[in-house]
Amino acid sequence: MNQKRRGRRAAGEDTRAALIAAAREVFVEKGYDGATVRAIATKAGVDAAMVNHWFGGKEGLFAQSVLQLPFDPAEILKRVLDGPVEEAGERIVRTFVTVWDATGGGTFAALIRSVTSQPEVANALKSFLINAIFKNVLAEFGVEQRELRATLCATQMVGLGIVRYVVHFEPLASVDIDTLVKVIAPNLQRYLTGDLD
Amino acid sequence: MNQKRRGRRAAGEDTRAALIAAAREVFVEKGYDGATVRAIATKAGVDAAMVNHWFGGKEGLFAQSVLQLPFDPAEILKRVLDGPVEEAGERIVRTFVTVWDATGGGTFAALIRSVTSQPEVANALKSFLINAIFKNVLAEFGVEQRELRATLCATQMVGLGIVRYVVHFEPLASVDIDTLVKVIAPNLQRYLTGDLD
DNA sequence: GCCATAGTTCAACAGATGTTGAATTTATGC
DNA sequence: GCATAAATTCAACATCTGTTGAACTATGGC
Repeated sequence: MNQKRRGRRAAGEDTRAALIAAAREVFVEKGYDGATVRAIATKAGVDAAMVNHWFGGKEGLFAQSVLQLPFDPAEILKRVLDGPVEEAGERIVRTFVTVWDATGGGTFAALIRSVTSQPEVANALKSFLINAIFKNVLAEFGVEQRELRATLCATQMVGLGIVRYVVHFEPLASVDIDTLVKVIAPNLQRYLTGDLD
Repeated sequence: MNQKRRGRRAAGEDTRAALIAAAREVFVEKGYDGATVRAIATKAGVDAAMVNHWFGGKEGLFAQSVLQLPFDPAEILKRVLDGPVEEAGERIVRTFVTVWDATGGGTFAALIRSVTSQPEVANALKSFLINAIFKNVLAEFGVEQRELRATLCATQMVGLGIVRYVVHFEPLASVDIDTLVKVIAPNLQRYLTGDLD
């Protein structure tokens, strides 16, 4: 009963967009390997062959859905830089957790779930966290040892993401944002501007 | 030409042990889904059917190889508790990184690579990090908010593991242990005994 | 030395997966 | 309006997956 009529549809049904939306959901939940083209197509309400038609294959769809971040690095950077240096840790934790929480942690979980099988995902994560955010922040603050500090910041934020969104260790997984900022920000602040020796 | 003669082999060839060793390597590198029974069997130099014969299937082999930690939680806990409270952070970072480095990061990477598809791995990680180590340490130190502190410690250590062993962000991925201890231990110490408010 | 048994390989299966080409239907350009 | 092109579904393929049962062979108890 679910069989659809063949041939071109009426205008207005944007199959491409539907696939991207569905792909985001499924990739987030299952990771690259676990997600199947058929599952994505079914969720989008179209045939699996559409993935090849519009994106050239599974990899193309992945690149166009998950790797295209749904938030703007420049916007995040602006938010993080807007305020006194000594409160940058707070702003970073609050900004990231707010953004990540908004998608139920899915955005973050998708990255981690796929980091294993897709090397490009590790690069995307690096481009975003290290290059687009932390290095710029540190350059703005004029501190030394920026490379090391940037990766240290990454350990804290990535670890926070894993514990909160992937493995769900309580109470951290459910604690409210204000508490999270209060307990974690000082540690991040040390990585940003504190004494490392 | 590679075809082996059928039937029972001469004594001394421990197929079971060979499979476990090979499984550890392959699961570490590919994660649970990415690792195939055939690849593991080939690496062990035996037929894929041996996996079912000895372990009842892929899951059984996974449980007997990766989930059987190659280090003893009690031993680690003892090392961590042996010394002044205010240096516990240092001992934790040093102990963990030493153990993880010893396997080239493979032990840790295996857990993370499999955390996505195997819920039991998340539980194993929680049992080990939170229950076996951090909660005991915190109980010994007699601080408050142990559950929250334990998960905070987990964010730092898991994040460190990911950045050093999975995504390999430099310079942190290659920095020596002493430096790592120096820069990270103070943050861990705050999560253990510091003021969270 | 005989023989049941445990260890091993082999061939094959059933299911799933990404992809492809043909068939079919609608939209668009002229 | 008509012809071409675009969009879509469908059926099928080749490949890979974990698993199974049968066939074969060395071991070890007697």
